[in-house]
Amino acid sequence: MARGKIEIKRIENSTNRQVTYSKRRNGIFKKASELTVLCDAKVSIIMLSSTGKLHEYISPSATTKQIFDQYQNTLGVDLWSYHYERMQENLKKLKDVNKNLRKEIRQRMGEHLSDLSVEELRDLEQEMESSLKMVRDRKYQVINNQIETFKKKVRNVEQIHKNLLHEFDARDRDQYYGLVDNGGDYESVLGFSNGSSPVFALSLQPNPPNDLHSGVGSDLTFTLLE
Amino acid sequence: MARGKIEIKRIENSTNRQVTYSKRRNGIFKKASELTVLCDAKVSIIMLSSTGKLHEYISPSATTKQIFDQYQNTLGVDLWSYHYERMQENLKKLKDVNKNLRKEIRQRMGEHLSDLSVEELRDLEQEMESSLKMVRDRKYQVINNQIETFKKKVRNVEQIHKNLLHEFDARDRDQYYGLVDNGGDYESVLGFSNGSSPVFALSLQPNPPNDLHSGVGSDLTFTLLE
DNA sequence: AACTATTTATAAGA
DNA sequence: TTCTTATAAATAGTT
Repeated sequence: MARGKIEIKRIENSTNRQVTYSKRRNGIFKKASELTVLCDAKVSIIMLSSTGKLHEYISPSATTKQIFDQYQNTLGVDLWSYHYERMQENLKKLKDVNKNLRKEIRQRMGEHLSDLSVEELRDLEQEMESSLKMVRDRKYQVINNQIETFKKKVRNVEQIHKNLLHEFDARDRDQYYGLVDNGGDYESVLGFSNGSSPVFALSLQPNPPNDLHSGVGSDLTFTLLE
Repeated sequence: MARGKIEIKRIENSTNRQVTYSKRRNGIFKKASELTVLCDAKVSIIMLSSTGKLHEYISPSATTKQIFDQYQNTLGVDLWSYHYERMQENLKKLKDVNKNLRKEIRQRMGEHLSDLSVEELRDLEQEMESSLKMVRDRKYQVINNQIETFKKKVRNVEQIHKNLLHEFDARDRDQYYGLVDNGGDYESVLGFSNGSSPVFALSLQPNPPNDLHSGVGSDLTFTLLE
């Protein structure tokens, strides 16, 4: 192109080849950037020199991945997208499942009922009634468990109290007859040696104004004050 | 470059832009092919025009995939791993959401209640009661709509029947007085010319053994036999 | 798509 | 590598 025409064939002189590669590479990249601006195009150029070096040009408005995705789509070739598509399918399925689950929940919350037939509504109603019964039964079961636990505690406390009274009686008798005096360390007898007596109070009552639920049957809530 | 210098900025005239794109694309591809030969290099060029068309140059000694593998190896990037990881995260999140949705549904179906406290059970019970009420209300609404529709149909049939009887009476009188005889084509009078008379039967009854729901209130199901 | 006046790229040399 | 410069090649505007 200058100072003499050259034949387009491999440059045997390695240095010359290198120099020409470098110059022409820059020329091509410049042309590519001009094309990008002038024609609003997107260009990706990757060059591997004979010495194995890699040089790249990419239009500022694009990414190499973007151009390669486009390349694959357009040519219908598939170099990487096997996993990608599998995952996309998976994602879609999960989204569908998700959507259906949400729909079911909404219907069980009394929303989005407009596209259900009478039969479907009746089935849903029956379903929900029996489910509600299970929830209610479970609630009572838990409550009963708690009551049983508290009853045991109460019995235990009563027993301790009884033992205490009994012990006091015995001491009174002992004092009366002047037989024993261990220094008045009464508490040590039953292990209340920390100086404090435990107080238990069990309050059984329907819990009032914050219990707003529209329950049909009876509904008691038990609170333990300890 | 010829017949006047141009500024390197987007060519606004669409036709000119297309022409320039085409010319310069060829120029770049030619340069690339010369570089390939002269310098024993490998070049991959992908161009996307502003109209979305794709053009490619690839050195004869190489394949696009080969150059792209080399590209990824050399730069140590995996153009797909980023998206891959993003999708994997997305997938995981969706799975979690689905799991929670399923759990909620199961609880609303009366299952997996064992890790709920009394308070949570009571809230769930109240929730389900009000939802159940909504479902039931909706059912009655749909039923009432159907009843209204059927009532209209019945009224319509009754009217048609009345008209028919009236017409028969009139004919009887006419025949009795020997005034009219159109060949006995009675049906044509009211448009039942296909030879069959429609039969409507409205059966109103609680629908029995398959209605297993434990409903508290009354529950009627209406069936139209048509 | 072809032409051509000019601009741009670049081969060879420094 | 970079600069220089004579010359080849590319191309903008036109037909």
